[in-house]
Formats: sequence, structure tokens, C-alpha cells
Amino acid sequence: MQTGNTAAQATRQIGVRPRVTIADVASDLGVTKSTVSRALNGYPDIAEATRLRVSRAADRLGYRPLAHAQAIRTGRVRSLGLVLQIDNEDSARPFLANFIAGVTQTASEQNWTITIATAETEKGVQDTLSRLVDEHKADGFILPRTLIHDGRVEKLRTQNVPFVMFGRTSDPTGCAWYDIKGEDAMRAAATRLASLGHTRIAHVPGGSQYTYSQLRIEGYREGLEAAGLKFDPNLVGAPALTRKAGDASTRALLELPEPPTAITFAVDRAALGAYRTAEDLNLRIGEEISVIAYDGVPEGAYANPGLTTFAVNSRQAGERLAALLIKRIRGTAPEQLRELAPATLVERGSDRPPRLTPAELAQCLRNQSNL
Amino acid sequence: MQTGNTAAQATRQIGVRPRVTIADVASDLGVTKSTVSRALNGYPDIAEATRLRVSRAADRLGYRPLAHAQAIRTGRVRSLGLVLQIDNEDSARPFLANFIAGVTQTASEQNWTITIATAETEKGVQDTLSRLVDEHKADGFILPRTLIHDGRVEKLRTQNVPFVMFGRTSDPTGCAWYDIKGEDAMRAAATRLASLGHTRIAHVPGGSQYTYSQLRIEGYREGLEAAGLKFDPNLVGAPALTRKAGDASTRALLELPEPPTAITFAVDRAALGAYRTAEDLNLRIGEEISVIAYDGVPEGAYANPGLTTFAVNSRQAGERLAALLIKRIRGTAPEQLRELAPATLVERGSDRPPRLTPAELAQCLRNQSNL
DNA sequence: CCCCTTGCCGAAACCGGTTTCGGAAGTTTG
DNA sequence: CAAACTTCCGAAACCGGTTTCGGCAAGGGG
Repeated sequence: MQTGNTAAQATRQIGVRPRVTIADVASDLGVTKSTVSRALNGYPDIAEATRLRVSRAADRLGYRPLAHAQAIRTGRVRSLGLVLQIDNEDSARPFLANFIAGVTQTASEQNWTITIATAETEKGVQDTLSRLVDEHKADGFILPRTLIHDGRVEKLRTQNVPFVMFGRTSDPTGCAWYDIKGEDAMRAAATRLASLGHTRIAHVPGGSQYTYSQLRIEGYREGLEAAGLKFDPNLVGAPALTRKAGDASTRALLELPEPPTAITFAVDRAALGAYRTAEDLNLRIGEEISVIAYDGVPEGAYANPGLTTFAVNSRQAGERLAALLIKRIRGTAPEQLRELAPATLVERGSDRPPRLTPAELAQCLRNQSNL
Repeated sequence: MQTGNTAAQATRQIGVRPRVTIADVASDLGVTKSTVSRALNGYPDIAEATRLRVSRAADRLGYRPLAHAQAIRTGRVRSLGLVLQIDNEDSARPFLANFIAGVTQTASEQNWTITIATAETEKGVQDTLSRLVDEHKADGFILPRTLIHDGRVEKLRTQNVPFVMFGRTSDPTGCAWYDIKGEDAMRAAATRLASLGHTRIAHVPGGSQYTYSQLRIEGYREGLEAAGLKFDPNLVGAPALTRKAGDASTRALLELPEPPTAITFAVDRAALGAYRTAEDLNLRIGEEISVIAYDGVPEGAYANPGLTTFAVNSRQAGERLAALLIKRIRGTAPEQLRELAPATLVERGSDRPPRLTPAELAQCLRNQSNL
């Protein structure tokens, strides 16, 4: 009987000394398990003196309740779930470590842990989520990268599983969230560029399926109008999430009859693509063409000139999301669990007054292609 | 009684429909729980026909065993533990996402999950590890970034908790591991540079507390000797893990009376620091100074010229580590769970034949500082 | 002085599984 | 054809906690 053997072996393996259980603590004190349990969990029908005796004995004996043993009765495994979508390429996510660090920090403080899974496709994420819910591997979930129409949200909502989103969604009913005010950042970016003297300011949005993308475009538009500039749909480029796409999108914008002298990017990585465009077209970032982006990826600091960007504190995001989710699991209404935080401007060298007017820039580009 | 309320609330919250338990399946078939359990777990004392009936009924009813309910008897929570050290700054770890993806992929295939925690200091990691072990949040652990003398290893070894290391350690007793042959990579790097015509080849090691660092130095040394070059201790620079440190270390090497025309780096990030040095000193990477590094960070591709490096497949590492750990937990001896994989050379532009001899390079640098 | 609270804790059920033990059939052996 | 094995499954204990229920003793009110 193989199964029996290995299982017995494992139980022997994992602790050298046998675990100290709640029964051990109880018999040590000459009370019952129930008393120990209630004392440790702060029930009101336990005398203060007893509570003290119990908690001291528990400390002395080194008693640690087994989370999964508690779970079977309480229905809580004290674990937060996180299902990440790791796409093939774009997977190098520098934020991830910080984000996870934030989540686990808050979680650890309250003696919770986090359970992580990954999937490659959107459907994969849904399936994984289902599995984790079915097996109750986590008491609730953090949903990163919220989409405008998000299958995960619907699923969890109907199954009544607590969750909190990193980002907002189209139908906020029953949703808790934490988000960065990307719209404010883009508004500030646009007005900042305008006040530097730019009059043709473009925007390269992020993935259109994401909620944030819409918001940032809106912010950009507001910024323009606040500065007295007219919104020109032609100046909203093709969506770009990668260097390559950013390069292409930038190139297309510069081919406009009246090209922009400044571009706001919804995403740092796309902005770094513009550096390549500039190099190719013999333009200088921060001179002929100014750039402000969003995210705060470390590469931005090493670009030349440094990329001016609105950085998000992903560690803090992780911390807050964990805190919100734990509250949600404990029963707080989702409507009371919504937080927005600002992105912080990191000024580097990529945004400066325009060296050329749009017309001059167009001329300059035309000369080049004639060469 | 507040506690009672919220708990009841949670149980109601998490499943809309009540869970289907093993008892439901049993009564549906008119057998006992024990039969269902043994049938589902492949015990040999269940008739094949019964096994079939049971597993079909389980499917039909949508029965999923509760991992933590099983755990209480079996002692297995079906979860792999991972405690990451997230240092303050260097925390931007691009591998992490891929690594985690690898781990979770293998784990998911076998219906395991992974439990992650983070800490900032070495001691914090130890404490967190202790907590997870005490609460038995995981059945075993993956230990990344193995140190030469590693407290985690000792702790887990004495407590008899299964673990597997990413990297090797000084005392391999009872250890299972997966590692990349960094020594081979560095040997290849040195011989490659030698065959390009370099005669003064330096090495900038990684953190001295890490096992890999020693191994890579050794590989570098072997490579030199294989190429008939003498090992010169002066050409082993100061350890560097960051751009900044890499810059400093490179600078120091170039100040030698007979400076190297090529440098091997134990770590990509440090090599990128050399790009800054080169810019400052008016040298061109791949011309006056050649560079080969190790890791395969994405930034290397965007450097100019691209950084030639030995890339590690961190996704695969994650997959293998998870597989090894699961075997380890199931009882395979650690000695049988040791794997090494090669790093793969990514040729870009940073390594080319030397444009100057060491003497000429020294002269060139002297001229500059006179300016 | 008795009855009724109230405070505090023990006994036992319970959560959802796994595992031990034993026994009723069916099968083989002598 | 009885005795001895097998095969297969039910009954019940068990894992380590939590929670319900009830009861005893002390205290308060009439």
C-alpha cells in the first residue's frame, strides 16, 4: 500500500518533535481544549485570569495553531490569492517583486499568507481562479490589471467570493479597489508640457482593454483643455505597451502633417520605444521632441536623457490591496473599500521646452527622408 | 459575540451553494465516506467497478476535496513555500515573474499551489521561514540565492523539512538542488575572449557570500588557463551586483598599469555599469573594451551595443525546482534530486577583437586624464 | 432564604476529510 | 465439504482545531 506508506513517512518527516497541539496546552493547564481555544481567540466568556494563564502556557510550550486545522471549521484559510497573467514576452515585470513584497508584508503582519498562481492566457487565469476557489485555497483574491469588462470580476461576484481590484472597472457594483490616479498624472503631464511651451501634444495610450487606458486618455484631454489647447483625435496614437509598439506609434505620430513636439505615454516601456525612434530619425529627446510617461520602471532612469515619468509605488499598492482585501474578507462592505493614490512625478531630462515649432519639426523630418 | 458572527458570515459568503462534500457523494451512491475516499485516492482494496462509479459520481456532482481538510489528517497541504528576500533597492527582479510562472506551472499540473512570503533582511527571511514551518503553511520550500553558509539550509535540515535549493552550497549533505552551470559559462566567456585575441581578461565577481560567485571565478580561471593565459589576481575586480558597483569596479580595473581589454562579469547588471564607465572615459564597448556577462536581463538587449551574455532560463529553473521539491516531499532521497543546466550564450555586440593592446589602452586612458 | 441572573468553563458535537479494523461474502485449498 | 484465504466495503476512530449547549457556583434582588 504505497499511498499509506508515503503519507506516514511525511508526517514523520515534517516535524522532528511532534507538534504541540491545543490538547497539549489544555492538559498542561488542566483545562479543556475549548477553554484554550476560546481564551486564545478572545471570546468574552473567559475570565481574564484564565486567558492570561492560557496564553502564557501557549507561549511557553511553543504552541502555534495549525491554520488548515482551524480552516476546516472556520472556513478561513488565512490566505490571500493572487493569480497573475504572465504573457510570453512582456513578462519582465519589474514591479512584481515590490508588489508582492507589499502584499506579503501586510499579510504577514496579520499572520496571513499569500497563495500565488500564474497562467498565460486570460482564459487560463479564469480556470486557475476557479480551481483555487473550488479548493478554497484562498479566502479572497487580488485582481491585478483590471479590464474594462472583466470575467474574473463577474465570476467572483456571482460566487460571492471576496476580492479587491488593482484598478477600476466599468461596473463597480460590489467591487472594492485600489487604484492610482493615472488620469491626474496624465492631466498634469499635458499641462506641464503646455506650460513649457508645447502646443502640439500627443498621447500614446496603453492597451484598450484596460480600464486605466481610457482614464489616462481622458486625463490627457482634460489637461489639454485646461491649458487652452484643442483636443485633436489625430494626436492620439496607436496603443502601445512595448518598446517596439511605442516606436511604431511614435513614428506614425511624427509623420502627421503637423507633428507633435511632445508626447505623453500611458506606459513607460512604450516611451522608451520613442527613444529608438528619435535615434533613428536623428532627433534628440528633450530637445526636438519631449516625452512624459507613466509607471516608473527602472530602465527609465538609465535612458539618456532620463525619462520624466509619473511613478507608481507598487509596494504601497500591494500593502494597501492586502489590507483592503483582509477587511473585505472580514465583512466590510466593498463600497467602503475604495482607495485612490496619486502617482508621483519624477523629473528627469525628457521634457523640456520645444526647440522647434511643429512646422519646423515637420520640415526637419521631411529633409531627412529626402537624404 | 462578534467573532461568531463574522465567522458565520464568511462561511455563507464564500460559497453561494453549499459545498458538495465527500458525504454527499457517498450518500448519492449509497456507500460510505471511507469507500469514496479510498476509491478517489486509488487504494487497492476497492473494486474497479466501484472506483469507476465513485469517480463518475464525484465528477457529476462537482466534488472537489478541500485541500486543508485533507491536510489535517495527511499532514500535506499540497503547497510549495517560497520566501523571497526583497532588498530595498535592487529589488527590481525581472526574473521573478518568469521564475514564479515556472514554479506555479509545474505545481498546478499536479494540483499543488505555492505560498509566497517576503522579507527584507536575511534574518527576516529566517523568521518568516520559521513561521511558515511552524504553521505548516507549506510542505516544503524552494530556497533561491543560496549562500555559501546558509542558515536556511541548516534550519530546515535539522527540522527535517523538505527543501530544494536554487544553487549549491558548501555542505551538500541532505541537500537537493537545481543550478545553472555558471562556471561553465564563465569558462566559455574567458576562452571566447581569448580566441578573439584578448590577452588581458578581467573578471568582476558577484556577491562573495553567494556560492555561485566562487564557482564563476573558478570557471573564469579555468577558461584563462585553457587558453594558455596566466591567471592574474589583480584582474579579479571588486565584487559588483549593481550598475553603480559595476561602474566602480570597472574603473578600478582600467586604472591598472596594464589594464584589461576585456572583462567578464558574473552579473549583467554590473556589466551595464561598465557601459557608464566607458561613456565617461570615452571608450567604446566592443571596441576598446569588450564585455561578456551573465544572467540575461532584458536591459542587456537594449544597451548599445547589445550586451553579450550567458542567459539563464529562469522559467525552466522554476519548473524544475518545483518538480524536484515535489519529489523530495514525496520521499525521494535528496542525493537523487540534483540537476545542473547550462546557460545559453546570447551573442550581441559587446565582445569583439581588441582594438588596442593593453599598453595602448593604458596610454589612451592616461592621455585622457591629462586633458 | 429562595429564586433568578450572570460569569465561567467542561462535555460533546462538529468541520471534511483519511485511515484502521473487522467482518461478510466469495474463492481457493485439502 | 469444511477450513483457510481473498476481496471488498462498512463502522468507527481520528486529525486539530472551533463552537454549541448546558451546568455549576457565585452574586443580586425580592
